[in-house]
Amino acid sequence: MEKRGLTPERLTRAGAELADEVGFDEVTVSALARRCGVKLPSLYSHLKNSQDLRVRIALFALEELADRVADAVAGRAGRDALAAFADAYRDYAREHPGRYAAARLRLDPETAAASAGVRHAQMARAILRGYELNDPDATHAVRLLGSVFHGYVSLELAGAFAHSAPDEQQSWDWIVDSLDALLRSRSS
Amino acid sequence: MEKRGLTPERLTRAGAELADEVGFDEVTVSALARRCGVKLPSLYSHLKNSQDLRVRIALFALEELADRVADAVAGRAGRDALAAFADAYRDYAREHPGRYAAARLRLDPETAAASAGVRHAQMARAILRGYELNDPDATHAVRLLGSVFHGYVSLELAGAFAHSAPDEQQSWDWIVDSLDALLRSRSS
DNA sequence: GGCTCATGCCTAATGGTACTAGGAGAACTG
DNA sequence: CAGTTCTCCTAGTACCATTAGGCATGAGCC
Repeated sequence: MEKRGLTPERLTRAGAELADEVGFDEVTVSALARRCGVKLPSLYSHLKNSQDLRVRIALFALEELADRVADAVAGRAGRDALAAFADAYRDYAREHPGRYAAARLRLDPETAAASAGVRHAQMARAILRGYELNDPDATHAVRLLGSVFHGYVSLELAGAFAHSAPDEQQSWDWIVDSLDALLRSRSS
Repeated sequence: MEKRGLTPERLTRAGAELADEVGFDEVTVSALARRCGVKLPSLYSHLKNSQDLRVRIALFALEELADRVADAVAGRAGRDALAAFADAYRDYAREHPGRYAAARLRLDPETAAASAGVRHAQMARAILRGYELNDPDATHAVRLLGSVFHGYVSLELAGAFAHSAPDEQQSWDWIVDSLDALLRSRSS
């Protein structure tokens, strides 16, 4: 009965890896206990319940993704920044599909407000600063970008674009180009 | 032990209603049995298993949604058709969130090929006919529309845009306008 | 070093969901 | 009307989530 070094942080990380391997929906307290070589109820010393685990993984993924996006857009502006922003999301989703799905978990308002989710919104606004939109338009544009990127990535992950020409990468580039043109045309 | 008139079709419909009430993820064989006033194992005469139920609801929702969209765009073209198409999706998702979530269930390729999903793609292409895009661009545009509409609707349902100005309807209108302008500018 | 004590992990038990096996009665079919 | 089929049932298995309660290990105190 030696003690493993289980902590909420390690469990969260292990849960994130598990999510990438088997899908976020299959992340279960049981499976995580098995992966950690521990009996199921042992985890309840570190986690409140199953939902708590899911939320922790979601917050972890939001944080990690925000870091990546911030890194990608640093020092860029305009079309360059837009493309880097978009690619950071898409690459993360392709590299870590389970974590990406986790990041889309619906959080209750106060948890969301304290999460890295706000950094995502701030970064989207920062990208748009280069396009000099006036006030209501900037918010509309944030929502448009969020919709397109999230929508494309989730459809792509679901396989909706697979097995049909043209290549998914070409469509992605075309879409990013189009959004850039769109935003420039809306510039005040 | 009188026989109820349970059929796969009625169970599918009841499942769709249940999905709208409690969310697609909470649609369970148990809950459906309770709702139908029948013991759980009885449903296994009509359904293969839990996944079969989910797929049936998904196919039902795809069909119903395709009918609505077809109805909405009939006799329209250009910006009108685009707006009708977009609104049909959004209205369906708001009216039937559980069914909309069901329609997004990942289907295996042969099931998807036999589903109303193909009608959705055809209708999107039909809308774009009014913009006279050349061949690869038309596919990119189909993917863009799918991404934006799906992305916006799912973020809106998740509450991502709630409780912050401006109004969700205004952003939606702005986005549809923007897409119309974008497609016209890409016209060959 | 020995005592205490919190803690980390355990076993045991409950309840919910998915699913299978097998039975009994109602309804259809000849 | 007899046989068959079909629908629904009870009973039982297995897995997941969660709680209760126990024991031992390792940390802190003297």
